[in-house]
Amino acid sequence: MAIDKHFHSATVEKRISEKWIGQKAFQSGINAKDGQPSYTIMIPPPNVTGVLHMGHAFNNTLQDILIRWKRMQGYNTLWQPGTDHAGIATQMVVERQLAEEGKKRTDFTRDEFLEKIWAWKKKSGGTIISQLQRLGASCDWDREAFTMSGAPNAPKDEDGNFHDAVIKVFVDLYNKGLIYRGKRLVNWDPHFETAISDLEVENIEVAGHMWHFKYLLKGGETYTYIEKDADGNITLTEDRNYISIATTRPETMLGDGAVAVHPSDERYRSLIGKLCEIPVGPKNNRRLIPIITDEYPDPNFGSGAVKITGAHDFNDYQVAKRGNIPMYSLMDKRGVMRCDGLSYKDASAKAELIREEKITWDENLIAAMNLVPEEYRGLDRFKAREKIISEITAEGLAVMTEVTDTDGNSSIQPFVESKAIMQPFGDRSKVVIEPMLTDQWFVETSKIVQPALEAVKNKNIKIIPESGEKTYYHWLNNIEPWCISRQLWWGHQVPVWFDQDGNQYCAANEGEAQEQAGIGVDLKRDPDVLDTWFSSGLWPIGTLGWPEEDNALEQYFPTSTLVTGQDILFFWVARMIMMQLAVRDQIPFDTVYLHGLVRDAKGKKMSKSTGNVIDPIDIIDEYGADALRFTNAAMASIGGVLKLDTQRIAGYRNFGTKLWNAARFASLNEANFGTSVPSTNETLNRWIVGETVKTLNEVNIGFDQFRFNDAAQTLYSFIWGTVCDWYVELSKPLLSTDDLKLKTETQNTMGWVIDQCLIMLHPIMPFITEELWERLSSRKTMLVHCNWPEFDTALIDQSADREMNWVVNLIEAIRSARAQMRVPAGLKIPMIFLEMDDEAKEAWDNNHAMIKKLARITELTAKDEVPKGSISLIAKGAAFALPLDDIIDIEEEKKRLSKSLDKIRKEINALKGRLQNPKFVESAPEEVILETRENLSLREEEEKQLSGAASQL
RNA sequence: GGGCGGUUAGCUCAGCGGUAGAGCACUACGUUGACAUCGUAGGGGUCACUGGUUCAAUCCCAGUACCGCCCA
Repeated sequence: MAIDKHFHSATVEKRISEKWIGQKAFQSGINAKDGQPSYTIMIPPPNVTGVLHMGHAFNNTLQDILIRWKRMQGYNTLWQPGTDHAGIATQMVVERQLAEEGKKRTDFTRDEFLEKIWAWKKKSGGTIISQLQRLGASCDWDREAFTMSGAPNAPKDEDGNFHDAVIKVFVDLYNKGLIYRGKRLVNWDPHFETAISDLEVENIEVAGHMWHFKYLLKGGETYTYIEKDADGNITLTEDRNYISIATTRPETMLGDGAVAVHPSDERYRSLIGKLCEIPVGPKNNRRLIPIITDEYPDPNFGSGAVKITGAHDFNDYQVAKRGNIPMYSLMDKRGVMRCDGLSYKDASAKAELIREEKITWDENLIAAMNLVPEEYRGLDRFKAREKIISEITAEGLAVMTEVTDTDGNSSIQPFVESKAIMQPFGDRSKVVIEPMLTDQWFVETSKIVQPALEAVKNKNIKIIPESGEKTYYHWLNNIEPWCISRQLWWGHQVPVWFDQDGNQYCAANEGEAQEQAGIGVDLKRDPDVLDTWFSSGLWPIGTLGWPEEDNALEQYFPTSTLVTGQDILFFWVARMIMMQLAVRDQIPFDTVYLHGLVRDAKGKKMSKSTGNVIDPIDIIDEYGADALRFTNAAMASIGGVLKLDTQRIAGYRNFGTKLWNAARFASLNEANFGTSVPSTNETLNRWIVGETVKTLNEVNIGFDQFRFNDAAQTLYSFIWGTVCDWYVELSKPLLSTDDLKLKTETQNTMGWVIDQCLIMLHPIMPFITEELWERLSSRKTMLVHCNWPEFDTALIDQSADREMNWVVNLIEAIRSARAQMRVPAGLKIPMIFLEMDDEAKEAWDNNHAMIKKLARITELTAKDEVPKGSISLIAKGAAFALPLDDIIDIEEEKKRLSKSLDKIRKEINALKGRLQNPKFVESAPEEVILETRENLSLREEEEKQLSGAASQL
């Protein structure tokens, strides 16, 4: 079949992809051989609203390489695809659509809104799946899963029952006391009005300010404030009636419960246990708060005294918990200062009683209290900040400092430091996240963490690279309760019902809850939904039909390899391990391969604002999916940094073309494809068979150890360097010989070698290899189902190796000498030999046709001495010369020889030095010494030949 | 501040106790019947620095400097 000069990725990839998918070539269990175990990969489910980015392309390339490799090896494979329902992201997409029509979510009932989301999903939710197919991902597409499947309001034609798994796990964990409801500080998104996970928070450094305010001591009390330098010398002494507090968030002052200082801080020792006044609010009703000690304040930071606002800061929350300090919430769900509850006057009076322990309190009583003064109520948090700053300053309670302006005039101004602060932003909403005390559902992770730790410790689960294990232990050893509730409409609704007294009834459905509560009891379901990660945490079992114990679960669980980004080790990987162990007492997978972020060529994160985003689909359009995939594999060293350079992609596109043309050459020369290992007599053919076997071994090791870069590199240098540069070139004389037997043997070998290239390269470059597979010969199966070869290492022929090395070295030596002597490239010249031992003679006799062709030599004749004006060449066991009387430049030749001699003599000296060191001979292993001696004698022989040649010039 | 990692050719990166590697880029030559998305030849390195262990260190250990990432 005629083959074009170039491979046209766009048309071919489309056709091949349709063929694979149309014939269900990726179906689980396909090509499985009797007695071979299962091999399962669970795709990290991309967000249903997502589009393919480079991270996906990289991540899925690796998974595809593994699954294709195992499938060809006859494992019973499953690569499970699907998407997650991405609570906030999806709700946001649909809300945005509504906004275009001038509507909002709350214009609809919850059910109506959910219907709109499902409709959106049906229409637009499949983008990323079709993009994965363009990449060549060989998932079992008939099994595509979705984390919201089976939900009560899902459309009838939506398959799957992920919902059952999620609800069952919630109920089970609830009944075991591992899930509870509680008031805790969580990341609150004031735009979406929901709790969000740490993962959805981006901490970004922004220009901020640190304000310094005076909290006056109760009753006008004073103390002597003394500051010392590092050596203990007093640098400042003054009488103060206040304690100085530094804050970046003045709007939270209204909720302060205490001022904390470090126990070792001498400056404030006399103040501990005393009261100070929050310097905002109506003068007559200002709250007094205690000065306490805690390890948290850093004496060297700010003034060393920290205000404690437990309801609005994560550090303060811990301090408040330790010190039993009330945590007063100041804001509503939108981040606006509260308007509810008693008047400020009454509320602050009550707070006073609480501080004086005159009334007992609990968190619900505290939560109901609104300590925002009337003039602040209803203000946005940032407006409130400005107002507080200006009022404190106006009252003279800002700490003042002397400031000198550019004209040298000094004045006294409020002490405000400009500094970079880390501020949390919602990754979707882009608004500042507010820590908020709210009622949420939590998983008591501390009680299920132990088996997850042990699974990794005793190597039931292996994490690659190993450094990931340290990170894993570190996080799990310091694990916090996991907030799993979200105040959204899109998601699995918490399966808990409340009666009028607030009693909880947790059940898989309303009927069961009603049964628990008793007939006639009025029940209301908790409106919250579960964190998307709670569902994705059940991905391995949920996609396999659990809680039904069907065949898929039996066959494919526990799964084999999880390939995912380092960044979700905690959020997803660790939680999956914990949950699968908690639910089924089984590990979800035995190996976790972690990789980093794909960056641009300079190592910068890709981001829309930087404008350095590379769209994998653009890359596929321009260079083909195979080139992108090979690049991904080549980047994938263990623990490596992933810098994507389009030059590199272009290079691997060229590599595909190279293979294409080698196959084309083979085809034009009537190579015989589709055979088993050919029987070979000719050295060249014996050699390339051995090289192929070596390559297969290395590729296997590479894939087996997740060293994708090694496998890619091995294939690149084998196909381009060994097959194209040498085997194809050296075979040319044999393919045009009259010796039919030899010609046929070479055609057989050539066809076999190209076939092996296609097979071995297929997991990395599936399209071009499948296309060639089909074009070169008519085959029993598609390449995707071709059996992965296993070869006897006896096929590696040492003597063929030696001989071909000799030939290659000689050709290179001649070419190098010709180039340096500026012999015209096209000119054919004769060669003479001075000596050749038996082995060299045999090598020459067997291969002279190839050597002559590739080195442009006309003939070889014997001479006793080097004629004047010749270039000397050496090969193992032989000395050659190229008589170039007319052309040679003696000075050039002298330079060339002395350069070689310098290098060899340097090596000889180093080797001798080592051998003359008695300690080396004493302590080095036998084989190293032998090798060194052998090396030395080889070098000495070369030196003799070269210096002989030099002296004759 | 805490944790993890990195520093090897101009660039991007492998490697790893026993002669320093690849791809790209660069230079020169070249359309030889597979391939110019190509071929041939070549130049280019105190393996960050300082100590230590060892017969032997780019590799192991300690420290220093610089650079990343994650968490506060």
